[in-house]
Amino acid sequence: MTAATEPTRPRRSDATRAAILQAARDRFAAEGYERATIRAIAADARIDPSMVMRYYGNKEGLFAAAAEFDLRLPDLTTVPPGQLGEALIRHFLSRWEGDETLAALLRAASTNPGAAERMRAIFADQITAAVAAFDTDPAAAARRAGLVAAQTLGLAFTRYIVQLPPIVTMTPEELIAWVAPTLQRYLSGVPEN
Amino acid sequence: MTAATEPTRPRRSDATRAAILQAARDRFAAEGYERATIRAIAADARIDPSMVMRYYGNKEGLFAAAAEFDLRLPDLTTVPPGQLGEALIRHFLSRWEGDETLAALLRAASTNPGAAERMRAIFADQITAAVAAFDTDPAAAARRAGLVAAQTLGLAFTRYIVQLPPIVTMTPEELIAWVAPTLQRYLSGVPEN
DNA sequence: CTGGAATGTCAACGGGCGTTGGCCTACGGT
DNA sequence: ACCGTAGGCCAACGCCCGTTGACATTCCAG
Repeated sequence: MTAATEPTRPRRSDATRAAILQAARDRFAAEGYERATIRAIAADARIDPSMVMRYYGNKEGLFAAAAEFDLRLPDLTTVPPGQLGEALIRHFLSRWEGDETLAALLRAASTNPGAAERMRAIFADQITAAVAAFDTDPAAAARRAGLVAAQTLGLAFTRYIVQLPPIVTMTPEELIAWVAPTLQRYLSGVPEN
Repeated sequence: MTAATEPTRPRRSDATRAAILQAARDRFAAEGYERATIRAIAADARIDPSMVMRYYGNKEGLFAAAAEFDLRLPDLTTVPPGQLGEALIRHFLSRWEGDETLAALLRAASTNPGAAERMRAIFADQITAAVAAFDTDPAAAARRAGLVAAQTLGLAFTRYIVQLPPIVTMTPEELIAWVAPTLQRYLSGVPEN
């Protein structure tokens, strides 16, 4: 190895890398994994398809880079216990509107095993960890996290992918009003009332 | 035209047609629209790919035939109002387990506009019609139907497509116990309560 | 100023896809 | 027994895909 280079000296190609990643997210979100072609992504980014290969190895590598996603869940222990549901759904909605990474992940997870695995990891790990803060039974916490994921992903699926008219039409505040109590019960309630 | 033939005289090719349809449903459900190839479907059905074209015109026509789906919702007016949620989720679960058509539709709806349109039609029309039986405000009924679809499709998506471990592990009865109250509130409750 | 590394272009490959049209086979009405 | 026709196969077409390797250009350290 050479002597330690400056850790973050900007490379000239960083702009290209970023352009590719942005175009990839757009295409993956709009068309899903298999319909989004390397050639179209490269054209959007105004470079040659071979550059995509140089920087990301292959299509799977590109998707892995483009679908990097963090729910950025807040620390639920600082939220009043009665407002957990509202805090969660509010956070999810604001996290999605304006970041198409989740749409890309959702579309791709339907057909691409790697994307499905990524989705499992994100929702199982991150939500379960957040829930585990106040339900100390691991199995119960996982179940609660799964139910939250089911309601949450269902909302995202119908609003952003299928675009079911009544769900698309509803304002964030309306959605919050309806869904918050559901999440609240999944987080802290007991089954069958 | 010739004189009216017997309306339902079985053609010799009916078995082939059915085999193609079954193979198509399997492949579409397992791999989604674009990964499921006509060639693979034909191989599963042990016939030549050109037969698929002869009988279904093209790939879209085949999918349209394979994704024919009816929720077969029961008449909700005969259900005690307090058990609407449980009746619905129970019906959905039994309708899905063992019929992969919905999985095919779900997977395909993520990437195929026609499949998404079909999904919208099924859930908007059929559920809305069922809900309209006891909420006479059309806009409110559509909203309730949308929320039911969101929760329901989210459950299907996490259980059959993404296969989120805690959701896959739960028994139908456990799922019913958790989800029934949610649907009950979406059907007959008021927001933020 | 110079030479090597970084950045980017170009043309082509092998392969799989949906789809087509021609040809063979065997059933079944007359 | 005949033969029209429905059912089925085969080979090929044109297209687009992911991916590759050779070549051109730009940058920057020495």
